[in-house]
Amino acid sequence: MFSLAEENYLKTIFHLEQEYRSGVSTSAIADKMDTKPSSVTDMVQKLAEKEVLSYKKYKGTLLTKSGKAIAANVIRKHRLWEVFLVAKLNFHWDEVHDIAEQLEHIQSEELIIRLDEFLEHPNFDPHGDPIPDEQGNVYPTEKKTLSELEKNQQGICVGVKESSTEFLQYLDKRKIGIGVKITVLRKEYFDGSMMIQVGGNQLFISNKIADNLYINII
Amino acid sequence: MFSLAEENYLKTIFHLEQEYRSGVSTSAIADKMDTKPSSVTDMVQKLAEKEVLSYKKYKGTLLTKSGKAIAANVIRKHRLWEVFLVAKLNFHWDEVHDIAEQLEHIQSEELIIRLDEFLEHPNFDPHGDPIPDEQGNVYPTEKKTLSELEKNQQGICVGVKESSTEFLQYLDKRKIGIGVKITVLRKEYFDGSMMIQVGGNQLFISNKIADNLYINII
DNA sequence: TTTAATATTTAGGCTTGTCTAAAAATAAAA
DNA sequence: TTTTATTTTTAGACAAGCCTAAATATTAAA
Ligand SMILES: [Mn+2]
Ligand SMILES: [Mn+2]
Ligand SMILES: [Mn+2]
Ligand SMILES: [Mn+2]
Repeated sequence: MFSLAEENYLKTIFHLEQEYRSGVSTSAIADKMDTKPSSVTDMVQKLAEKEVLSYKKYKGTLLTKSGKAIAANVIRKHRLWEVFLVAKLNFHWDEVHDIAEQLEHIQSEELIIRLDEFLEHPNFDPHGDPIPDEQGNVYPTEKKTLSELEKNQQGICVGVKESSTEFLQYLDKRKIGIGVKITVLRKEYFDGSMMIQVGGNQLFISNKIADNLYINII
Repeated sequence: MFSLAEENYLKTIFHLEQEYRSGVSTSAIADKMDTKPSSVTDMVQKLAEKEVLSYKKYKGTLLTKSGKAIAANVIRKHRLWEVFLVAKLNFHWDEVHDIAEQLEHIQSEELIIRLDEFLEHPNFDPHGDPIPDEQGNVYPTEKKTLSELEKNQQGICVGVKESSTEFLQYLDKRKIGIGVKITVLRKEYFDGSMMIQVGGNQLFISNKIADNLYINII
């Protein structure tokens, strides 16, 4: 059994591994978790003892197979609860993350089996992120961001890279969400900003925004 | 904000106050919480500082108004989640307590408002216990137990005093549950045991069983 | 009412998970 | 290749919540 703190470390390291595809540094973990590098070192050494990750001093860490499975399961729970909150309790997609952050630590195999059933086995959470299966397999869809589209290309928004409340509310205000069709009308090459068509409106967005929107080209 | 441990103490003291209608002793709390009296003293002194209960050395404790409100809210959450688990996820009534014990500590006002809505504002949990309202008011229904019925009296089972897995499974095996009609066929006065009619069957039960079944006489 | 039993509190210690400050290793710059 | 800057680890401390053992109050018995 892993504590709430341990589960959070494993989850964070899992995400960072996917992002950087290499050993995860102590400071990267500290950054993501809003904690101090010295605290991370302590915890990482403890988790190495429990063989859920490998760790060599000054060289960063990598999850073991069992570490990955535990992390994927926490992420599975997080995303299933997010689906529940949006689909059943009518929460908006920018309100669910913090609640799911708590719910993901509820310990009960059976609960998750039945929740998954109740939700009719969803494959994606409300932000377009894939839900790992019971075995801990995630199928990370090879996603393009809006910033990769060229002038006159069109696509459907399928997810967001960041899911902070601020970003999601920015999107809402502009009627951008999952399933929405976006067309690139103009693209500035010196800063990657672009003019896009969304529904009836045209709007100007920075590269930072475009880079955080996942798109399926059509 | 109160920690998980603090919430559990408040909840336990709330239940004990209702049971004994007087100052709750250190050892009574320790017993119910499966902990040591010395731990209880520590925590109770901390909670007195926070003014959620009053405490005088060697004299036991009583919740203050705010302490009662916090406790009732935790109980409200516990019972709403139990309803969710039984009504929506098809859990059986003997499986939900431990999961609700975790879920009751999820922090989100909005979540409970919406859960209550989703469940259509239930008034009782799956064991027949009343769900406190948002203001923390509980209306403890004046309940009779089966052991108070006399020969030839009939009633409907409306709840259970104990809700341990063992007891609930004992009841299930004998087709006793909420809504079931029970008739007292014979009663032994030296030990309170009785022969009862449940559905098509007659069965013999001890006073301990009868004393843990709440009944509405019809 | 004095003595014995029981209940409660205090003292001191342990684990988890965090922190700051200092030391050590690694990476970057000169 | 030294020197400097940055990253990481260690050392030592602290709060929360628990424990055991010892001291003290209260209650029950004699
Ligand atoms: Mn989330
Ligand atoms: Mn999500
Ligand atoms: Mn319960
Ligand atoms: Mn209940």
